[in-house]
Amino acid sequence: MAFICRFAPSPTGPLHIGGVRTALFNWLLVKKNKGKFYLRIEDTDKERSKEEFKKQIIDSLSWIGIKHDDKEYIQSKNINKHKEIAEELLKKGFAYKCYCSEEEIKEQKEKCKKQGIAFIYNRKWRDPKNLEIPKDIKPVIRFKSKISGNSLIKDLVQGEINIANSIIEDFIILRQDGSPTYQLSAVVDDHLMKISHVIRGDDHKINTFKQKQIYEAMNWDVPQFAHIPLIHSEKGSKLSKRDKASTIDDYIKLGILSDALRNYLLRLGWAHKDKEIFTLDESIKLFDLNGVGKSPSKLDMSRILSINEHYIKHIDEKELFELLKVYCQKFKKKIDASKESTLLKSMNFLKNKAKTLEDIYQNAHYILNDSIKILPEDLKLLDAPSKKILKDFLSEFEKISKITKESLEKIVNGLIDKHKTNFKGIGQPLRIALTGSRFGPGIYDIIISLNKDAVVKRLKN
RNA sequence: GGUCCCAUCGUCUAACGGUUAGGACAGAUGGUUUUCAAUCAUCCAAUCGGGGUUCGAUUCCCCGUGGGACCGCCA
Repeated sequence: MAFICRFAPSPTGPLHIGGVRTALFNWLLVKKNKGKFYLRIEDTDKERSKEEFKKQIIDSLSWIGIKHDDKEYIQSKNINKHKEIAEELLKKGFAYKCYCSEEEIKEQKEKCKKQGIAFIYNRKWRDPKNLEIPKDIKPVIRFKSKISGNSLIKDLVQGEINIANSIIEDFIILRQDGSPTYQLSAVVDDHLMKISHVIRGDDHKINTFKQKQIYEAMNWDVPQFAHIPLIHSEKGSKLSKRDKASTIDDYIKLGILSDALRNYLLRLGWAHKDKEIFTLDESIKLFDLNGVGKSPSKLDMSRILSINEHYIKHIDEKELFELLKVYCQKFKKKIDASKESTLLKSMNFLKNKAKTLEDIYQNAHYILNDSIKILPEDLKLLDAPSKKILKDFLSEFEKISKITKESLEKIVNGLIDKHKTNFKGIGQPLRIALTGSRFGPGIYDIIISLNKDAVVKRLKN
């Protein structure tokens, strides 16, 4: 059986990482089963759908490495087909026109609320025998849901879920203005796209019982369903677009690598034994729905950072450098071409002190900028004895022809003896003079990474 | 409130009837180190409660408690 999945976000806001994870799970399974992965933009809510969000969704997915097959599918382009199916359901007696006014529905809702029960439309027009059709009201079309009995879905993640049919109302499939609603459009499109597995967030679980009835009414094959638990924010509730650090863009800005975020998202709600780090190939090979847990998981920033740190340390330095370049250009300032080679050479020690690209950028400050500013509090540390040390260092430094760790060590050790101090006594003033900060990479790394002239110049100031 | 779902260290999770309940992140302590880190070693830390079933329950069943999702002419 072909394995065909889709990810179907609505372009009504930036895609958050919960959505990205859903897309990832779909995509991984498709890759594993050599199937098809489609992207369907569900834009039938004309009011709220925006072109910019559609673009953002595609960009976010592609950043993390998810590419959809074929061209993205725009749901609104298929509205006529959805309407056709609604008519067909009407003709076959699986749906009916409902002439209730908005006031009537509102009244019913209030009544239900008072009684403390969930609102279910009272099915007034399901049997219109004794009803007079109002002239001034355009009807909506409702699906004739089952009233009695129970329905069961066998969910690939959740297991068997059983509900009484009576709690599923006669939901609207065509609005007053004749446009189809989500319940209808999603089913028609999934059918037309030959979707074999619907893998989506837990919040869609109830919809499944509505949608299944449409499939059955139309005599269509019902796909398999898998509802994956939601991601919760630190507050413990469903992640929303309003939560801070919830969109892919937020993480890119923080300097998170796409592989790291992919790995983090993969492990959120899914596990394979004790394994923590998964290459892309391993994820495809090992991912399965059996390993997906049933309970929601909380977002944990320190863990994201920790995985990111791992990837920063392990990816190819040249590659890391390229990522840094892009990052700086986008969020900081473009790296000066003249600094590139120095920076590239320095990646091997810069990466060891970083959890994010932002961290690397911070530590590379002294490379990226010719003139360095020393904070007043640090300047205070450069007292007269320290300045003398710097002066002595400079004169020794100017004499050496080859700047290596060994040659520098020799100078420093000599100075330690001469000034009766320790390494810190030499290292700290040097670091401040060369980088403008007390914190940063190892002092030898700093000196070796800068060229001789730059060191001399900075020390002279 | 109704319906449904879920429940192992603070967090992510492993253990699909038999383990001293494991790993990772975070935290703590110590070693190393020129700063910040990193690194190494060690430590702290969990089966929500109560009943069953069973020789034996984290695991199966029931009840309670807690958390969540849904309850739109949104998707």
